[in-house]
Amino acid sequence: MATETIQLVLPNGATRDVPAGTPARDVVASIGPGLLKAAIAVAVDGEVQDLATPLRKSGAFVVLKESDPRSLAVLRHSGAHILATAVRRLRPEANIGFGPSIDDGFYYDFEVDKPFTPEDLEAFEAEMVKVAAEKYPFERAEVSKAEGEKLFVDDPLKLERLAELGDDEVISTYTDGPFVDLCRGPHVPDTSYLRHFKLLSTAGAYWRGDERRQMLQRIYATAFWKKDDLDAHLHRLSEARRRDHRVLGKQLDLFHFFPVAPGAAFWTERGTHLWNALEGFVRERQQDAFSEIRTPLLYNKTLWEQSGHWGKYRENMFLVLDKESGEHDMSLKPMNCPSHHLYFAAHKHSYRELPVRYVTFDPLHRNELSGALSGLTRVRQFSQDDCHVYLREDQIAGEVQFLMDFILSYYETFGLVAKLKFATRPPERIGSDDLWDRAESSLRAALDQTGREYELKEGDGAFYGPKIDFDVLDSIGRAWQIGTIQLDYNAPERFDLEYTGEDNAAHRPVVIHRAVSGSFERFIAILIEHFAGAFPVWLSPEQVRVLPIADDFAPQAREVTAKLRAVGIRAHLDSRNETLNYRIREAETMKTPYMAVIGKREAEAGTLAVRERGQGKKQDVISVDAFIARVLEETRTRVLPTPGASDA
RNA sequence: GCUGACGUAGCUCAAUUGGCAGAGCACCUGAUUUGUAAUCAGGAGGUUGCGAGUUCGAUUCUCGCCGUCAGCUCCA
Repeated sequence: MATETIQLVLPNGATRDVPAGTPARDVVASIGPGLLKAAIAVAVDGEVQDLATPLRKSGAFVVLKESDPRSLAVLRHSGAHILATAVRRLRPEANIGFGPSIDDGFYYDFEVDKPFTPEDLEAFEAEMVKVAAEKYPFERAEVSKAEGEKLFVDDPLKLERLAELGDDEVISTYTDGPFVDLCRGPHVPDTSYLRHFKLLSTAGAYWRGDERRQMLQRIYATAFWKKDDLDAHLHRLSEARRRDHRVLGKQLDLFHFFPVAPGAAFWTERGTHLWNALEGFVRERQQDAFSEIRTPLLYNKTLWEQSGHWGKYRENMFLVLDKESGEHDMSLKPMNCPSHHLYFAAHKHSYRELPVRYVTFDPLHRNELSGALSGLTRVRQFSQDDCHVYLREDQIAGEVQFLMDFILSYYETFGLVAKLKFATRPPERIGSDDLWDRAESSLRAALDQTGREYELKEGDGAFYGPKIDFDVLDSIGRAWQIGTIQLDYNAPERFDLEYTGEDNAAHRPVVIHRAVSGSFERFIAILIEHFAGAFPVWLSPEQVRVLPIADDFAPQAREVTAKLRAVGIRAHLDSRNETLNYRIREAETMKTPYMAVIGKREAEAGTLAVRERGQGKKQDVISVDAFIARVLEETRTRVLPTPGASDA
């Protein structure tokens, strides 16, 4: 058999012609022995493979060192194998599933009779250190299907995977010491590359992600090249725990849950102030170009049949028994779209008035799986700043631009930075391919016109249309999907929506679904964690706490409090029989932005000794009027907290 | 819904092998009148999530239910 020659183009433009099937390691070695030492893997035309894998294609050849972010995924995948190696040593009966690298680390799934305990995890981690020290090379072998079946005869999960592979596919196995895995790779050269890692948690996970299949035990872990990076990552995790909105929500007395209403929050007085400030901000932003309406919460199923939700979504809806029909044919609305469509269709619309934008803050109910509920981020009752835009097809680009500017400047107010994603038609959807073609191309064109970067998510769209999603990064770099712009050609058909055109004929409008905060509940959760509870003045449940030093100054303090409240400042008087230190401490603990202290000096001069949250003893003695002006101005301009205020 | 862990006073947590359920903070009362992150003393507060079972005896062991958490699935 004549060996084919392939050509590799190095980054400096030089080329290497080698026989197809040459292991990458040989090519790297030919470039330089030092490079071979530093090499983790290589990329051929961007496709990462390891040093043991034969080269089969020509293309741009890049050697990946630790410094290349792609090499980290290779390390982590090898980490998964090392984990499996350790688990198999201590629990030989464990069947192995999959062990990929993921965003922040890696995991491996095992099928075992008895689930792992935290003690098991410690033992596995210690064993992994040994496996790493034993420095087993990751040996790659390519096998036939029959050989593979023999090799994994005791691993039913691997056999299942093997059976799915096509006859012409390269089937490879990787062996590190005692452990063999069916695996495409790539891997680091040997187990000693894994040095800074940590097993994090264990949880159940369905085999192949299918809830009808058996539950496996998944071990989550992470690994880094450098100890500093691992420490930083672990620190980030503990920081996230410190900022957990569920913890802060309790500490700051913002909301709570009762077992009798799972997934539906009770908002305290303080939490309600926060909510109202946020909702007021959205209202203010939308007062010109949007029309706020209120619609019913409960609807007959015929509406959901018309919208298409009855078929696909019924399981997630709270159905209500209708006394007269004796059927559960009423439902709490899980979204506002159909009510807006209904409302639009109730009137004649001219092409001149488009786009019209309806917004509604009504509470929505979705019957989420009990196991999916989590704090304010996954609830059963929530409110969206939900908007539906009805417009002509020729207005799409302009509208998308308008909405994007709206959304992005909204996030800016909170110091949040958004990443954009463009999601196309999902496998399960309604509407013809023709409609989808038009929807996707017009939304994409509008998105391209804005010149912003975005990530393409194929198949991730809503069932009625493609969408642009906005992922917001919080202050410790976690991404949350909240805002969305969804283009919908289907609803106008289903609801027979029309406007009268210039030609006096009826035309079909297009619908855009838009949310900015996602849901207020989730957005508030993000804000709590983003600010670590130290909200900007305009959002703070309590903006000022007025503290008389002793009883003698309580009358003046009461007067000042009344004056502050009269101009709409959320101020509270704390004249309790406690030391000033005690009351200051409590105000700080509650992350109150301002403490206004009144003693003899201030009472006589008509001033306040103003203490700012997180700024310690530093005080600012100013007149009451000047203080009021300052708080009002900061509220009006929505000043963000000074950095460090949330570190307290 | 599934797998696992957990559920003790308003909150955060204790309570050997099954043997009278404790602390700090918060709360109430009194003293103290406080100058920028916890004044002192006293008091009250729990059918140990709910319901069964085993046992002379259950916070502790078993089962069921409810809820919470880590994930899976799903998703605003």
